[in-house]
Amino acid sequence: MLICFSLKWICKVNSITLWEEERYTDGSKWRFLEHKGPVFAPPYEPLPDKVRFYYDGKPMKLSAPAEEVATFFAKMLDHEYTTKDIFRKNFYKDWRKEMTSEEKSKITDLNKCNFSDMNEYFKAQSEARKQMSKEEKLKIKEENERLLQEYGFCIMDNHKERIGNFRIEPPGLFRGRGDHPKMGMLKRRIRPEDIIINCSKDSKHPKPPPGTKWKEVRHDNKVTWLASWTENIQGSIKYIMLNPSSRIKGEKDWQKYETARRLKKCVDRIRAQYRDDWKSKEMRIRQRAVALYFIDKLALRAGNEKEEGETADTVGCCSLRVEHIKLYPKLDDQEYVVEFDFLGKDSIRYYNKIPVEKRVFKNLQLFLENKQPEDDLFDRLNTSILNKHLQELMDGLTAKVFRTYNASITLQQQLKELSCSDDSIPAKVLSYNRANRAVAILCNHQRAPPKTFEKSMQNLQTKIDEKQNQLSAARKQLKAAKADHKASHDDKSKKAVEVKRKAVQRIEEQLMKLQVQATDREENKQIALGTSKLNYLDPRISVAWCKKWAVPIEKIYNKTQREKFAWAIDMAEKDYEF
DNA sequence: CGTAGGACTTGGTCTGATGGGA
DNA sequence: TCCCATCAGACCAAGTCCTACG
Repeated sequence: MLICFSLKWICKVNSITLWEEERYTDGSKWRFLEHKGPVFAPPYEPLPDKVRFYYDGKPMKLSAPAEEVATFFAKMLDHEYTTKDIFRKNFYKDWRKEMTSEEKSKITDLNKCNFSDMNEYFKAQSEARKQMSKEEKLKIKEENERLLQEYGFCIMDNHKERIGNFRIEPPGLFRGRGDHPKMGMLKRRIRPEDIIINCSKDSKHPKPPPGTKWKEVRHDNKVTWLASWTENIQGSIKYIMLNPSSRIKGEKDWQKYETARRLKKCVDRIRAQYRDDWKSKEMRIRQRAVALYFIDKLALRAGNEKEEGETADTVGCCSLRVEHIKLYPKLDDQEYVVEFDFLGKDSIRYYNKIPVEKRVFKNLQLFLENKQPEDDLFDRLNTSILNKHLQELMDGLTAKVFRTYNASITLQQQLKELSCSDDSIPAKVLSYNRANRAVAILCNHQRAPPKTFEKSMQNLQTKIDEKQNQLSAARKQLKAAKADHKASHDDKSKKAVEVKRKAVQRIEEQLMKLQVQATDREENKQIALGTSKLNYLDPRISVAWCKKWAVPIEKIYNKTQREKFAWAIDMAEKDYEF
């Protein structure tokens, strides 16, 4: 990227606010980096003898390694996935690797294994944890705090920064999401010998636990991570990195939104270009143009290729297959409708029916010709081709910038449309949430309906019913008061009418509020707002909106979010335009 | 060019803490 | 004061995109 950002960064060091400007132009991320290394998962504690594992109805004492892996399964017994074939198969295979040869020959069928005693034990344990006294709980809290203070921070250049994840992931059974072919496999324990430490040469290097060694200590200031290890399920690398509140993350975030704002300036040109490309003589260009249209209009993800059989079968735009779309020349009263139905990231279903322009429709028909359902829709396109093209259209442009751009611009537009100066603060916050929701829907950010959803909806409905009863009672009283007044025509009865009228009005308002709340909650049933708020919406839009409408920023961002967006809170004035 | 590895962002779910109402 | 719904934060999986290598 050609643009060199120089962000004035506010740092609070010993409660003194410093302004600092330092940017590296050679691609290095820091000069000085010092930390204490990661915190390892606690060692395995064998079960008390009274907690039994049964094989084929008979109690059996397991060796510690086999027992540990068995407890991972036992803890999950209530989960549906322990009943799934693939999960059981993968677990059993990996479990056997931990058994002694004696155990291996004895245990030959997972179906004959009974973990329920172990399961009960863990349930009792977690129950006991809940029942702990205040003092015990406080002690744990203090210990956690101590760990955080010791391992949770590092020094990067001149600042003490919070580390995002300083604890190493404990061993367990890999779950994965959706139909993952590796679900149930054993995620092995990470030892110091697996860890690569990254820090600066002139720093105090972290010490490995007594009697152990790090895999390697390196001093690579072209990267931001403090420690890494290779995970055994996919063979990918995991990292320990800084918290979103850190300078290095904040700056990157800011940069991301600046790129999206540059897209705003040239999006018209790019749109005109891809519309033109729909007519191209070359198939690859038409495919590229239609894919880009989807990415822009529907905020689809790029859709990298994935290794088959290694992960769940999910797709994004470039990896869409014929089976994922249906074309309707006419549907109800709309023309040229495309129906999308596929599993995206995290196996979240994307389902949408949208009318498209005739040219797009005709192109899609062309792309589908002579193909099987499992064939690629865009067989002449992949993310690297697409991104190369985008790079030529604008410096730093990639497919995901469209998601950021469209999310942020939508928020800004919606806020403009929905905000009303006469509204109370709660009403304004509601408008904000609605705007946020519009974005979440665009980005297809879904959640499983909360477990207590039905119940809490019912509670709310009960309240509404009660309010309604109150209202009709109040109306009756008003009517009676009116009749009374008509009969007597005195001052006292006149006042009574007024009182009753006010009461009706107040109850009507309360009812309205409840109904709005119910609508809001219902609309939010399957929508997750957090992801867009955290990753797609330029925080300066929200900060400016708060300033403009005199809404306290705390109503929009909680403490963590305010820390993450400190740069924006400091930067944006009420007239900020994305 | 295609591929693999590496670094970093984005994502949903689960759990324990919290705080408001009975 | 207790209970329960809500929320923040932890957790860790799963994407994107870039670079180096053959």
